Amino acid sequence: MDITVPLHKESDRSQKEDRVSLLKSVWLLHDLPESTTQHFADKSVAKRHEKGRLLFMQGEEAEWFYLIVRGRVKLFHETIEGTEAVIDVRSDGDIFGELCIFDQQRYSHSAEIIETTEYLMIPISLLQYYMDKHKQIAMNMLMKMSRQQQVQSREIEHLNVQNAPQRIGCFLLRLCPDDNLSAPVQLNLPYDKTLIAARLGMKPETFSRALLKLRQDIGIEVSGSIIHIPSTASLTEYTCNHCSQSIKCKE
Amino acid sequence: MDITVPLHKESDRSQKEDRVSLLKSVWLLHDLPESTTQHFADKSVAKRHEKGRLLFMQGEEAEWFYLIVRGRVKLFHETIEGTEAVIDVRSDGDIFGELCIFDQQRYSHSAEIIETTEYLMIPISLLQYYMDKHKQIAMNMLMKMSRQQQVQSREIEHLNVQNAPQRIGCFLLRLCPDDNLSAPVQLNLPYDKTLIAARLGMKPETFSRALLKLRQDIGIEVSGSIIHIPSTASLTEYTCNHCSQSIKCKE
DNA sequence: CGAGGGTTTGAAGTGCATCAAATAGTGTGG
DNA sequence: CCACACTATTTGATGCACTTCAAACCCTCG
Repeated sequence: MDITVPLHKESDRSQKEDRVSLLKSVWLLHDLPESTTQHFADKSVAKRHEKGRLLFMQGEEAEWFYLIVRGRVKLFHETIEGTEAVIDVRSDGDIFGELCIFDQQRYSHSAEIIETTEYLMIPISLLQYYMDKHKQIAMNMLMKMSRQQQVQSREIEHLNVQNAPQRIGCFLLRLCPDDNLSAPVQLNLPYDKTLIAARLGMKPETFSRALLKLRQDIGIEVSGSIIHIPSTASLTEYTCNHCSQSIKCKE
Repeated sequence: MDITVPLHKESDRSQKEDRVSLLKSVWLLHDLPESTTQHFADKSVAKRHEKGRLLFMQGEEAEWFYLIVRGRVKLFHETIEGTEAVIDVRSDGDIFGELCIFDQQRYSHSAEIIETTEYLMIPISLLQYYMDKHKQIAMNMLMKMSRQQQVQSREIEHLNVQNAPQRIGCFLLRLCPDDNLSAPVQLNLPYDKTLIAARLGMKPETFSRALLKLRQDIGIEVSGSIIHIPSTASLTEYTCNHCSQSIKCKE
């Protein structure tokens, strides 16, 4: 199943061009010279794998970091007894594994593909090389990490002050498009309910029951992975009132 | 009560020298030229305040960041309804408020003194000026923030997988000196039990009862703020077994 | 069609929060 | 140095939220 995407002669150039433009759009490489992005594209390796593939494990020595072209990857910790804590789920255009450069070149978490995913593997060494060279990379990382820190501290707060239905409500609101605050919204859960539950720090059973409560309390409709929210305003009121992020929990 | 520490002529020079050496020891200014540290010392303002003093509030426009010379400061969010979530408690040698430079120059949390504290106020503008000039500052921040990120994600995990007595146990273990893993340890709680409870995401009552449970289960002894741990090894086993941080939760 | 994973439902238990009240501890002014 | 006021901490009783264990259901896919 290990498919290194083949570069046929005819498509070689265009594929490489795609890769460059994709890399240019990633926050990490924002505002870098064309030649640098080009270099990243040249040294990166494209792959594709199915659900279940483990990309790396916590503690493992790190040689690559990853960019998702299309698909989804779960980042998680696991305890000795097998319970796992889901840190985040990443998707198209996201990178992960890059933080190991600050942690003795070891991954601080594990990463597993949860749906068929095309991705690029990029050498850590290249990142280190250019981090010395262009201050911009360090700046990009700082911006991202400080935002990330806000998000994490919001998550800690939510675990403390919100109950299960509220956490789900907040999760749904973050999936909604920002425009049109009062209109009804129809949306698709991006992945397994079980996984969402884990991501929100609750059991699948609790998730199911909490969703039921949201149906009763504010009239959302659920059919499989499709959710219909009659009024985001009332959901916001239900969910966000106990939260210190006075405005919105949007990232 | 607003005491700007006076610089008498005789002590002026030596106070300023102290300030420079203190600033040099702070992670943010590590490995910077003497002249830069000197500049920070010159532009900073020393103050001292009692418990209860609010240094700044979430959302406020930020002009300074802070270095604690001696004392303790609580960083927290608060919701509309008045409940507060304690993000961290900082003490001697720690800085805080510096992250606002990545957040439109606004503080993302509030800060309140919880015991008489001497501190320096340092202009944000100076930090910005030197951040452009010395890449080292950005690097120092990156190192710190990546470690911080680990700590936060550990906290999220703990809220999910540990119960109250275990969270307290972990907190106590992080207070223990690293050496001499099997010897009994005597230690002092660094601040209010109520505040520790808030920091660990539980109510004071729960904290009290959880401490009682630790007394029964592993024989720690509690007398006021003094804790005696007969065996850190057994506390570690009690506390850390469900946790993914295979080694220790030390920062 | 049957297997297997994801999801829901039910019944029972556990842990923490809440409310209320007692107790210990600390700092104050007399 | 003592009595008072105020805060921190403990204790008890009760309720709710989430988990756990068990079983049914549902859906997809070979």
